[in-house]
Amino acid sequence: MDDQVDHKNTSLDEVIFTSVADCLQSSLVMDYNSLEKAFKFSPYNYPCQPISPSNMGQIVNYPYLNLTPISPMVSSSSNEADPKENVGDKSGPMENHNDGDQHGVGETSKQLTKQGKGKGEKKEREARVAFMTKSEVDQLEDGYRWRKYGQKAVKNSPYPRSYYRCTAQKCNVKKRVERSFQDPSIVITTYEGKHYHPIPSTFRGPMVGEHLFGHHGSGILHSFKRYHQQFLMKNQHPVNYQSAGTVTYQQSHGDSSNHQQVVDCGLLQDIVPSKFLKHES
DNA sequence: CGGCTTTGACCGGCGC
DNA sequence: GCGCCGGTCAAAGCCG
Repeated sequence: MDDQVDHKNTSLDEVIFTSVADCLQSSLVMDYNSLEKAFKFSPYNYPCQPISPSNMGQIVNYPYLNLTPISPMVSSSSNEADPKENVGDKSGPMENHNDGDQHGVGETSKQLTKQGKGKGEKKEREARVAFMTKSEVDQLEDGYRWRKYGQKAVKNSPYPRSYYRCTAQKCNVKKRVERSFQDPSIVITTYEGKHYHPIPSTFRGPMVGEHLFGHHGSGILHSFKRYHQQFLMKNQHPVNYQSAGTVTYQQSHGDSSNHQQVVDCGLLQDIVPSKFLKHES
């Protein structure tokens, strides 16, 4: 576990890109070079369809997560795969940001969806980032507060998938949590969207970092939080969400046995190319 | 009482 | 058109 954070060292400039967590903090649109530099891998090396620089898209910021990448994945979501779909006619990438929680006052998502659909628009989907985490608990603490709004049974899996939304006002970030049926010790968390607000001040442990990285926890996490909040102050500008991809990371904490072993037919099925999954069976 | 979870219903997308 | 499936809603219930 400790080795994970070892990339974060050296200069301040590098802090931004010395770990996945740092990258996640960044609201910059990542490109291949950044990612490769940050994660010390080339997306092209993976036996799956690489994410293009244009669809790498926006990554959410989770300063408490400390992760190593498995592979960047292209989401199978149709609308995010087609940049044309996202351009234009809606109020733009910051629509959610401006609208309040997720919709304007007096409008339900259903209503909005219907409006959009009436004009042949597709609902935009935000950038997604999936994490695989070895944990006994489903709800990993990432510094934000989440409200559960749904749960669905996952096909071919005894474990349900839970849907959470960030409880902060004007925050449209969602996450899905499910457990891998092949390895129940693995929790797969998929984040969608980006927080435009500070981490809740009421935040309290145990945090995912502490849970997973033991003694490494507090100091790093504290600095993460500080950095994160400073970052947020500086980055209130609109961010382009168009053509987002999904990136998958795995939390690693000294247990290399589960490295790249986790395959899930629920959530991951949605984002992991079948070719990539096959070599496991 | 407010915030949260649970859970069945509903909706839209998609494949056939 | 139909059925399946993923995602979301919202009422009811729970809990501190």
